[in-house]
Amino acid sequence: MRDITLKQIAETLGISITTVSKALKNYPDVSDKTRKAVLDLAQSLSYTPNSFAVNLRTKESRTIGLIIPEVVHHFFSSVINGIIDEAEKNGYLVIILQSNESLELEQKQVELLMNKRVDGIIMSLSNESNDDEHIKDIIRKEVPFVMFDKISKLIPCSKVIINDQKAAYNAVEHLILKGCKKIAHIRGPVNPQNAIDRFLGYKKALEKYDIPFDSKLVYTCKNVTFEEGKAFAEQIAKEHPDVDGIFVITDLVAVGVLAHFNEVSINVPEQVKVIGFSNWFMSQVITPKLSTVDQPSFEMGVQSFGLLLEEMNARKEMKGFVPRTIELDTAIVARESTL
Amino acid sequence: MRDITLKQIAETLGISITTVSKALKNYPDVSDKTRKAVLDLAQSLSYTPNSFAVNLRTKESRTIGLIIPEVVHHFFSSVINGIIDEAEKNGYLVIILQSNESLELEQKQVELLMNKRVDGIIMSLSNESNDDEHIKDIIRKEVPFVMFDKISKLIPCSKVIINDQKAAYNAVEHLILKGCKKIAHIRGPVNPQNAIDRFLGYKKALEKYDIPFDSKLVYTCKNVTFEEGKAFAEQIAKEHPDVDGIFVITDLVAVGVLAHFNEVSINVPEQVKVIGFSNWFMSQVITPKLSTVDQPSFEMGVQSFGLLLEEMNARKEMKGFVPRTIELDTAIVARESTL
DNA sequence: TTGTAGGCGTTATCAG
DNA sequence: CTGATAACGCCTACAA
Repeated sequence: MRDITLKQIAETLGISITTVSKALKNYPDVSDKTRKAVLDLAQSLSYTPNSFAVNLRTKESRTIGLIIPEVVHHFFSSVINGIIDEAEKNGYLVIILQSNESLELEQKQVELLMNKRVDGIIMSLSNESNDDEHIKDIIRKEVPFVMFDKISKLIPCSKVIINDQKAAYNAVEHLILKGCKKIAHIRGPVNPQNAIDRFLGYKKALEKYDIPFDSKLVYTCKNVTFEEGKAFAEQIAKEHPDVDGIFVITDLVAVGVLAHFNEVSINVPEQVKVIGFSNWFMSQVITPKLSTVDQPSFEMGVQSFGLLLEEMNARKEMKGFVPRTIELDTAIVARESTL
Repeated sequence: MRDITLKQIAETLGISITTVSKALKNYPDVSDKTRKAVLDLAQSLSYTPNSFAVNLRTKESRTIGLIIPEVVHHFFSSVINGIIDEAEKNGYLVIILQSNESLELEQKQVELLMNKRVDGIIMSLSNESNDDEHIKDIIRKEVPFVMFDKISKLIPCSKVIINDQKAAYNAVEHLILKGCKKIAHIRGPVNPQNAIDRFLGYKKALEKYDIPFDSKLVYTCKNVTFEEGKAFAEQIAKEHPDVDGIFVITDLVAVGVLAHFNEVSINVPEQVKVIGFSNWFMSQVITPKLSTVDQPSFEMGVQSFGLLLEEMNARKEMKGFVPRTIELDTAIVARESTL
């Protein structure tokens, strides 16, 4: 059974393609009789417009691209969730690609999406990338573009972020208010803006409460894994047994920290308090329950698509578009690990 | 800067569109000189073919659709991972939709993807669906189609599955060999084939080891959540305090079970042993570490795309295609919860 | 070796 | 109210 086309409907009805097209799109200048005939036939043949042809004609595909570091990750999959949902509501589909934290892959994928002529791109940078050429290329080609979470401050595009610095500040302050005097920080990789900001927040909180900053208490993740958390916890316990608080870049790593302390029977929160970041679902399930910073991931997805839609619509109507940045609120979630 | 087209290249070079097209596609019947000129210009203008036009011409989009119950789920996100990776390697992009376990949404999404004219569809059924019309429609329209994990046995299409019944049998046998005499089962919803199969495996193992089957020991999840796990654990402890083993449909729920037992200080594995299903990353991180059945999720994704590719290629070459089913191996992962 | 012409299916313009 | 005609950008017989 071949696909139904306007032509076929036109021929069976003995009218022109033009008229069929108009009838289907509810143009006013078609007689009711004709319209009805067309609509009925189209219905019974279950006609659907050939989207390839429509794409070519209208120059839009009602499809957007999403590039994230990795799909298997609570935070990112929640964002995906928000984006897909919101996109679907607005008649858009979402192509997802993952950079696996590799700049090279990310570049290729941006190219893929542009060649595919998606209507817009949403992206969270890999740890290796920044305001690189491939990103600038998106701007140059005027493809609607939104960054979230791991962004590049230098790129002029819409962004959805949290105030990482403030959130980190609050997390460390929370440790301090709980009585911690010597606080270590397991930070994210050197490159990503949010790792930098969280580090700055950490520093600022120490400063504020007159705790001397000691760069030896800062441990830098390379891959941001559970295993790294375990390893750093071990290292911290050895190198600085008097550390009584740890602020960890993200929950997954923090859970690694807890796992190590469990293994060697270092009591959390008695001997050392731990706070993570991003409120991973699992954090409330482990023992002890992990205190953390709640990050509205689903909402980030929704807002990201919203901003993209704004830009796509503005461009369609040839209106100017000024990028906007939306900053979402975070909140400390105090649980057992900082009791 | 408008998009570069063949026409523009042809005009600047003062030759015909045809020749440009041929040169770019390395047809033999173009003089080296012309070809070089074209290639150089195309390069310097960074020409890329308009995929909308190519789609229309070739009637394929090099895009596939993927429908899964939910993205935020370790198992599914791992499968996505496998599919995206494999697809990208083969020059395909992946549009992802989630049914949220709703039949109605799923139907809409199948329609969306067909209207979009994706080259193929990969899908794991929602808990509400079966061999419904929207699925049959995919077959009728001869759209290449692969189901994985939650499949419908009645639909003639390629499938990637595990032997749920056998895997469940092994899990329950594991409990029995560890000394359990009274084993409860927290099963999945009534509808999905894999929940049924796992239940059957549970029954078969009991039978094999002469343990009487008691339907009161079977608890049926509705939403398959952490919370349900907690609630059922509580119920089991109350209704059947002598239960000494529980086989749980999936790790997430099993973790809920452990959480409740932790709270009320029922010792796992001393008083009751627990085994889950699917080897969620978190299972090795909680206390006690959860025994489970390892399910090769990433591999399922890879194989699913592989089968889809086979079918897409076969159809393109107008060759017949016989659906295949790939059954992947599972393995018991014994950890602390069944020591 | 190069170019002409027609078509993929839809939409938009403009004339009847 | 209806329809002929021309795009959209690419591909490919077939002709020159």
